[in-house]
Amino acid sequence: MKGEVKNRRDKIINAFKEKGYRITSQRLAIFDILAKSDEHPSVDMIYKQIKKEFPVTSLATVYKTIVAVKELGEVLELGFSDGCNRYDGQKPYPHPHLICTVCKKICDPDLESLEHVTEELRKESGYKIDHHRIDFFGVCPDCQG
Amino acid sequence: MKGEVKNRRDKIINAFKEKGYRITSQRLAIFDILAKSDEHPSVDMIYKQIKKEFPVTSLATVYKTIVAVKELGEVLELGFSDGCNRYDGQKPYPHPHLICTVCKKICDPDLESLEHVTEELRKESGYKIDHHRIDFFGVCPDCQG
DNA sequence: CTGCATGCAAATAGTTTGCATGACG
DNA sequence: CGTCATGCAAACTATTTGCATGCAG
Repeated sequence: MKGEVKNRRDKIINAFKEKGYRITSQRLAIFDILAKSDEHPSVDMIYKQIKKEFPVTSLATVYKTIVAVKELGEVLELGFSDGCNRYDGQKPYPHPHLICTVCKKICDPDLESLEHVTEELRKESGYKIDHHRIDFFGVCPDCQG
Repeated sequence: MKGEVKNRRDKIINAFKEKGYRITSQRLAIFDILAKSDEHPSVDMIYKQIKKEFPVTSLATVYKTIVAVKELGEVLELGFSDGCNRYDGQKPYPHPHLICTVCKKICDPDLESLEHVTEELRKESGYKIDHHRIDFFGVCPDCQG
């Protein structure tokens, strides 16, 4: 098991250690939430959740920690211009999202046909495509009717 | 020619008139830029451009006007979390964009295969898909090498 | 021990808003 | 001429930053 990564949480911890970044209880709490939650939490959601079990944490620390996790490529930031960025610590690489415009739930659809789109674009544009951001907005089954 | 819409500018003007919104010289200047520019300008770019020929215009008016044009569905807002939203007055409906990460140029690629993706998603997710936001990031030919 | 991480508060930046004045229709 | 649009400045909000203190390594 030596050096083996069991889960996303450990992956993030290792990335921090390799960089010589310190492991603090605040950071661990943030890693936990990023690694475990599949709801694509916002900074505020993370902050509120941490406050419950660990009341002595500041918003600034949450922000600073997320910046570091981002730098290490261990979280995907879904920036929204209305000031409610969301974070995906489970799949830190670009992938499409499906967003309910009513309950704001965000989930990860499987979209095999997406490969073709990227390929088509690469061929025809002459761009060196690096990453993408693909969001579909609609009303989820729970919020319909 | 009566009532006929010659171009995007007139389309926007008509939309304003139908709503009983007034046509001012500031608004006309903003419509012009939205309708003519294919560079997906930011509010600031619009503001600076207007200032040249029409020095007595305020940023607030640009913002307020764009809000109105958005409400009428005559401009597409490309919101970015880093606070540099861009606007597309030529094609006010959702469509994919190709963004150069070096020079920040934004262009509209043709992507026929995108239809399949939306269809696949509609079928498999159960969501009522309303709109989407699709950005590809990379380095354009001009900025390569 | 040494320096990086924390918490607090102040600073930042894009956008929005309130209000008095001005001009469209 | 009444009402809505404008310009200014202040308010807002998510995020960032500076600095003194605290704790990881």
